[in-house]
Amino acid sequence: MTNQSKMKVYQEVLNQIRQFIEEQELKDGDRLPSERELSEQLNASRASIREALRAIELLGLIETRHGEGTFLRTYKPYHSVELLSTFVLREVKTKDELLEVKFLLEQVCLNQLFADEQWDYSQVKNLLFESNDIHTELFLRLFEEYGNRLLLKIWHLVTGFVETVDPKGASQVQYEELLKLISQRQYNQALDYHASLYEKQCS
Amino acid sequence: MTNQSKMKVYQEVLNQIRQFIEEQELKDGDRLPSERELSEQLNASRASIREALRAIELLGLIETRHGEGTFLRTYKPYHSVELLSTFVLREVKTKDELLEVKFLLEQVCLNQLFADEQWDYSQVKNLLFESNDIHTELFLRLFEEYGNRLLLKIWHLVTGFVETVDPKGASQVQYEELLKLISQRQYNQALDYHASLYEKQCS
DNA sequence: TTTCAAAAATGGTCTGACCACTAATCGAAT
DNA sequence: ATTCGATTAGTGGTCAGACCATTTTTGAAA
Repeated sequence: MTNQSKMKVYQEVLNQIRQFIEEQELKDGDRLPSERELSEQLNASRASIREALRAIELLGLIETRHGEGTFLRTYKPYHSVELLSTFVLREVKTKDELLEVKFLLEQVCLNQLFADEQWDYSQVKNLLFESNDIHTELFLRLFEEYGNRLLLKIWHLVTGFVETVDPKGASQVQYEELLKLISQRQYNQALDYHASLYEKQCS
Repeated sequence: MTNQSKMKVYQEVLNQIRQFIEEQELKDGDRLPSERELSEQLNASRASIREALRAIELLGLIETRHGEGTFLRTYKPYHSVELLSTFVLREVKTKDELLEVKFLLEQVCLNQLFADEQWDYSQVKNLLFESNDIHTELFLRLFEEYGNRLLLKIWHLVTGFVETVDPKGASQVQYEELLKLISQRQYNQALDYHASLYEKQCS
């Protein structure tokens, strides 16, 4: 109705829901209107409402609890990994782009942190290294350190998709090395080392 | 039925569809069974089938054509990136963060182009400067030049949001200056100049 | 053989019903 | 008045069937 009438109802519903969330300033954990309410307010059948909700549920943006309702949820890209990977693995074309963007974002993060003279690396130093995915854990910390939440979310998003395509684990030793370079303020070496972790992907 | 009976039907359907694709070795462009066929074969209602299909359609894994059918499709993460961003940005829409990310992405683009010795800046030189938004036009061209479509998409999205928050127009002269620096391969000056365009935003 | 209208197949959408689960309500026993 | 329990209302989960819009196939007429 609003834009192209060619757009499917469930896509319109998605936009309306997004708009609703913005207007009401809903946050993680808040409850959305019930499917029946949405159906009435958005002038669409409950089936269409559900198609939209199921879609963003699969993306991990909402959480539905039987008998309770539908709730906003902190975005967790790991949600539908198994499913996605089997679909996606046969197409490697975009894998390189994903990896490259992830790499570039991380380089940006490192560069910005290094450029800050007053940056206290000691907090990062105390990072626990007992996680399964050290790389993600470390850069999650570094992005938080930098403080730009949008940049962090974008990186997190891309990382989620990368894991879908490229489920590799990095060795712990490598990141202890990276962390050592950072703590010694050998920034150029740190950047190069970080880059080297990505270079062997080209096979 | 198969695993946890707690799992929703549409998720079971997703697994079955994935399995079907593997068994039949379907490739991009191949057609899936019709919704009614799937409904019969998988012993689920057409509504549940559709919920599953809509979900993976939003993920960009399939494409539906009215009257024709449902087809496998080359996976492109950009689809969901677009939708996700609008959700992800809901809490983050601080003007400063938006501007900073936009700036950083552009710096990345410039850096990567400059690092490429064989880059031919002459094509960019021929850019028409009759658009209303010179900045967007120029960097759209530069990002395309670099070739990473995902990076371009992310930048484009961020730029779109920035414009809704900060509807400024840049003067034409400034970008002729920037372009001049690029064409003269004075890359460091170009980066600094680009940065200076953002610095006066801190009011 | 070619052409084109009818029929079949397919996705898009809606309605209404029923079940399962949860939380709120209300009344009875304490 | 308080507590506890069953009832009830609200919500998501699922299904069956209908109708429309678009595309493809079919088959008869030229």
